Amino acid sequence: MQTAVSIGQAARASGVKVPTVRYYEQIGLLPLPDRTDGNRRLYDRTDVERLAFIRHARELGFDVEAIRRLLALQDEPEQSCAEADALAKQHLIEVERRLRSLMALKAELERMVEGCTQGKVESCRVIEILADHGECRHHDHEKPLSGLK
Amino acid sequence: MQTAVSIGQAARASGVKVPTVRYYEQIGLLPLPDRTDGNRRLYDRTDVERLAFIRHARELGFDVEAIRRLLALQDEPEQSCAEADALAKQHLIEVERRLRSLMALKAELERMVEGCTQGKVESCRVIEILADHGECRHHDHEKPLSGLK
DNA sequence: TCTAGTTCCTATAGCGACTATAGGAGCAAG
DNA sequence: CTTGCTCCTATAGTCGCTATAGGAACTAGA
Repeated sequence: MQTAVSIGQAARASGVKVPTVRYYEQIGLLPLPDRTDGNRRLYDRTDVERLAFIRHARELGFDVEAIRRLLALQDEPEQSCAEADALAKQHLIEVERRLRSLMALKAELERMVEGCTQGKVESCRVIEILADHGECRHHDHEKPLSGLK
Repeated sequence: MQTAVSIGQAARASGVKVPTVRYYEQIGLLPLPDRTDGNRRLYDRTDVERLAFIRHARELGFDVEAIRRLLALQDEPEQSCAEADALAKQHLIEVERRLRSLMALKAELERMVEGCTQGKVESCRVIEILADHGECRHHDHEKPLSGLK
């Protein structure tokens, strides 16, 4: 006999919220589960593990399409993991790019805050720097990582 | 006689895309501009400067509400710039938090990629680490900066 | 057995900050 | 005068959820 848990239990066990579990089912990351007589979803251990996998990948900033591919790979253990490696490497490059961007941003915010003498707005360094992009050290304008928490 | 430019020219001059200019007007970041006889928007120098201000603030990751307040401050140069300073400082704290999160994330991705021996999926470090959150060094799960590019 | 409270169900709308599309109108150059 | 660009409005789509409405089904206690 398999462990069969409700959506709430699966959610707690995996750290994914209940509506998010249903959402993952809807977008096809999670297979359609069995149901009770009363039409409630029943999950087994592999479903919960899959949810935890998805959650961890999302925390690491992989988008849903990348996770879809990683899950497909996980489902076929005999295949080469070259693609998983490539996905991780590609994502790492993206994260590094993002890090550089954020560091430039941090430097400019510090410059703004340091320069501010708490006087009037007309001489405020914060407002000044925002108004004048030419004076800006920040030119590394990158894309966000999808919904990274 | 004032310089009066089309939306396309204002967009090019400020670095904001045309549909985004209209969007900023719609959400009240930009005042309703004059129109030509043919119903086309006409912008003057202050509008273009305002757009550049908004763009720069967005690039620095300020959300629209913060920008709304910064613009309101900019419109009243006699006021104290304490609020602008506070907004910038608060945002800097957020950016620093985000930076720490991204660095943890980078470390874990590197660990994944380093461990991968390019063998089969069943022994792939990338897949393994994703599957097992217990093994993870990444516990700094933070909120994203709104739409930072 | 009744009932109160919790969990679950579906379907749909909302979030932020845009971006894309449809379907047209204006305008400048050749 | 026609080609092609820019512009107009209005609406829907993006991503990854999250919230809401309105109901049905379990669970525990009286």
